Amino acid sequence: MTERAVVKAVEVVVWLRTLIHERTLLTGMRLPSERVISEQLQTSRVTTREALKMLETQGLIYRSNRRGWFVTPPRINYDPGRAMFFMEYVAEQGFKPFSHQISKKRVLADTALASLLSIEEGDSLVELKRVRGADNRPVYVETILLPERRLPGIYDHDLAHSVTTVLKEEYNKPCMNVELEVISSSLDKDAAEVLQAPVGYTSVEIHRVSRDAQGALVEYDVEHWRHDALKLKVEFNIRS
Amino acid sequence: MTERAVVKAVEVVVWLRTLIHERTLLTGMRLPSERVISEQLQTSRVTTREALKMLETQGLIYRSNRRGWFVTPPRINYDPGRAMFFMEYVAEQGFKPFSHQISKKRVLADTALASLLSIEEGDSLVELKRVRGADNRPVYVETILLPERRLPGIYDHDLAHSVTTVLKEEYNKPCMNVELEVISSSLDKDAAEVLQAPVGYTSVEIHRVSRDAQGALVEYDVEHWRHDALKLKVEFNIRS
DNA sequence: GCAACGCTTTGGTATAGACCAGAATTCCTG
DNA sequence: CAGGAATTCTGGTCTATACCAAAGCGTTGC
Repeated sequence: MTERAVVKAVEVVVWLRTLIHERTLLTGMRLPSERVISEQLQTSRVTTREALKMLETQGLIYRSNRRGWFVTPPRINYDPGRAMFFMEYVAEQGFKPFSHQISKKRVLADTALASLLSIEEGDSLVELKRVRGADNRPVYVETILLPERRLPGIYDHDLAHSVTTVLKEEYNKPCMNVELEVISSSLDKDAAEVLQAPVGYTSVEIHRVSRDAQGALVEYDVEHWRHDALKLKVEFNIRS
Repeated sequence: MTERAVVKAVEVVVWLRTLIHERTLLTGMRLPSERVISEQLQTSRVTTREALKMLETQGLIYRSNRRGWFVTPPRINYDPGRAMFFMEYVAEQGFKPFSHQISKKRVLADTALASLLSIEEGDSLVELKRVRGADNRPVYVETILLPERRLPGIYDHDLAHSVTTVLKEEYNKPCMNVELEVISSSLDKDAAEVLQAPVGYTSVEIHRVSRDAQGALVEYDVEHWRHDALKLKVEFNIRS
């Protein structure tokens, strides 16, 4: 045995994981407090916290600021290729979805944004921010940018519910083509606050560029998801 | 000011991030040791480590077992929709790619696997494991399953380089349709070892089901990526 | 020239203790 | 009994210290 017989933090991980798997701890339930776990398994609080953070990375548990650690609910299946709305597909999966608009304003495209979206520098964009979640738990924040020149009067439409619907029905511009970019990242202060997560919390960042049938950009969207709340599904045909 | 003026760990984060952004620390370079940083910023090693872990979550730095912390190289763009091979598209991005086969064997489909892949229980599958990376840094491990019944003699082909090519040229079964499932997760012991990362390291898990033009499954693939090495890109048309 | 050994440095793991901020609860008072 | 105040409980941050295992390096001896 060159290795230490056990790593204490892993011992704690295994203990808690067992409790969850054998359903002694159910989805949404609070775990025993850090101090109680430490005492129970004869370890220090630092070690216990390390174990909890491992389980958090695995997505098995999450914390709510100064309230405790909880068993993570199932992930939301998200398929950006389906022409459906958040409220619909989340409800379809048995959750109670919600969606709140945080802000709506005009911004001007700077150089970087202009080239990214292939529009003119200085063009006006409608910026929409919102949070969405399920069962009272916020799961992602998103910022949507809409080029006003291509979508005249878009600012005055009700965009709180479904931007896609407005684009399709009011502008006759259904989004036909989507470019996704997905990376694993971490929440900055603002996003963390909205998602009630700690700063630096692991996140999945999704950038989405949507184009109409003519190939013109009609929507640019950046989403920051809690990493443990998302199962991304995509289906497509190979371009050869 | 109800809040503490500064969080020490964040102070360390900012200090290091600045060094990286102003290119005092370049891609691939080793950071000062934890003890040196602690002394320099008048903080404890525990706090310094917390800061380092935050930067790791952000994907800015990574550690190599007991050797130190290093500045993360750029992410690899991975587009599963392009009919290209790892070696090609990685080289195209200016990296030196490598690919090593870990194992190749036959396995029998259990109930779960059979229903997942829509094949018969007990059917024989060829299981291929390999690691791939760039510039001497392993970035993902994958396990490929190939149904032998649909691909007679597949076991005896050279699969070390490109499974896609073999499927296309030897079996006349180019993969036409792909179903992706992406979640953020963490590395188990085996994967961590191969990727030279700590157990529990944040990872991106990609499941890929590929079908031929007739809709028959020809390849099932599970990939575990270092979270900081991947930028996933997908392009597709909306199914309405 | 190089292999073997041993010291130094690095991160990895763990402990004990302290204080803070905010959430939840209890208790007390009008 | 309602509303506000005090208390308790929870995680959040930080310090100081200790020992271990492996990587890296330098020295020594052939």
